[in-house]
Amino acid sequence: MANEKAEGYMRVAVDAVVFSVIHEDLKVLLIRRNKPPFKGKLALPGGFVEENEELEGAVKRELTEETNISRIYLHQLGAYGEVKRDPRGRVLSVAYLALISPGQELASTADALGAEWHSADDLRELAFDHKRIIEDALNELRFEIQATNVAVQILPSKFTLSELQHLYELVLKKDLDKRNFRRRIKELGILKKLNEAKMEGAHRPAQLYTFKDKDYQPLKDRIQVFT
Amino acid sequence: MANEKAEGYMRVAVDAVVFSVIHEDLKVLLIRRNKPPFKGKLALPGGFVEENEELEGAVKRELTEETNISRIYLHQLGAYGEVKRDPRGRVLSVAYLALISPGQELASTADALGAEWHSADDLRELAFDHKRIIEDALNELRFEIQATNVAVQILPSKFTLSELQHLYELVLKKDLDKRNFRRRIKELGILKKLNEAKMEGAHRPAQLYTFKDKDYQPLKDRIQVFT
DNA sequence: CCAAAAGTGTTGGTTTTACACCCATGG
DNA sequence: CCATGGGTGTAAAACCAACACTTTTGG
Repeated sequence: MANEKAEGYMRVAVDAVVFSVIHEDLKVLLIRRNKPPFKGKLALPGGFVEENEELEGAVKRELTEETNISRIYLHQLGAYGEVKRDPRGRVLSVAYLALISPGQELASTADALGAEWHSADDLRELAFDHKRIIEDALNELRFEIQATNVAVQILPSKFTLSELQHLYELVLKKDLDKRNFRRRIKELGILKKLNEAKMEGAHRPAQLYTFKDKDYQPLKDRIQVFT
Repeated sequence: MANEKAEGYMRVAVDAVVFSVIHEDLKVLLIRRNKPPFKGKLALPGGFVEENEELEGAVKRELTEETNISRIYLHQLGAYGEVKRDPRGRVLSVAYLALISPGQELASTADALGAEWHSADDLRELAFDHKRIIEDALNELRFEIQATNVAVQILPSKFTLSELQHLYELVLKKDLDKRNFRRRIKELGILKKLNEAKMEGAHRPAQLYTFKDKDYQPLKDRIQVFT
């Protein structure tokens, strides 16, 4: 703490790992960079934090530029502060896991910005340390989907049990047993059965459910990784 | 990302939540501040990050000023970045959970700096948002002690099963069943029985153990919260 | 011989896994 | 009437929680 007047200044940015389920696949929102460094590479959406702006505010500001948002769930992943992570100079980035409920098409500006959904698995070369950040985000999501009702943040407000199970399978990368899944998810008591069915395709209609409580909450009995 | 040249500058600090078990009690290392802001209040050890210094390097530098260290285990808790958390102006702090194995007395300089061990429970008024940071650190430690072999980082290299159990009880704030604890910890296969006993006091000597692997590792079967 | 902490197994209850068939619909 | 995905229960195995007495030592 030698010289408190001068020390410790550096640039601070935020980055968001936005997950969404599109076409039966878990996707991450990435942006094609159109200037150096890493020109032409894919990167996470993000940017520098403004004066008097909260970190979460900065993430939301950056994301509203790229999506039509109803509501964004944010969970901090941590600070990525390696000295040489940005060739322009020292930049510390605070990364967030972000979830936006679906039916949120990308805003029309998004295309101009080069924003696109990419499969969360096949991540080739990304700019900066963003590959690492996405891996960390995926692990966090895997944890949360078992320990909390974070699925609320991803699914549409009405959904079938098969859709819910599908989400778990995508995130956990594991096939789950239908009967065991249904039993346990019902035991948690967080779902409400609607008086509606989803009729689609040449088969029996599916019962629709919704979450009783749409706020984020930890579950006392976590959902075990089945089968 | 309007003006990349100017935006995003702020001061960045690191803070460490150092836990240790002393006199059968879980303690946190705190420093009495001798200048404003929060003069006279207790605060976490920490300070500003220097140019070209890694975040973990900064934490270690700050801690070596206050303790005689053999080795420090660090785990990042996250970034604390509220605009108004520091009355001097904007300071983002990256907080770390830090563990130092015991027999590490505070260095002689420590006293001059006002460093002291305080019980991790009774935390009165602390400077900044440090109370919150300590709560987060305790939760992280509770998680890790069940999911990893992080106990390595706290115990002396030889220890008895009672000492190990005692550590778990302190961290989890819960009495554990002796027989169940021993069965499960042995099942994990991470301990090695030594050809030594600890003779102390008027009772049967206790078998000494050590960790087979002194590196930090996740456990596949996590230790359940017993009893 | 007393006090103190170390050490050690069994049982009943609960939880978890594995598994296969009928149902409702559209084409 | 066929194909498709929706919906349902049970039995065997694994796991967990609760519990009390004997051992070794020093004083």
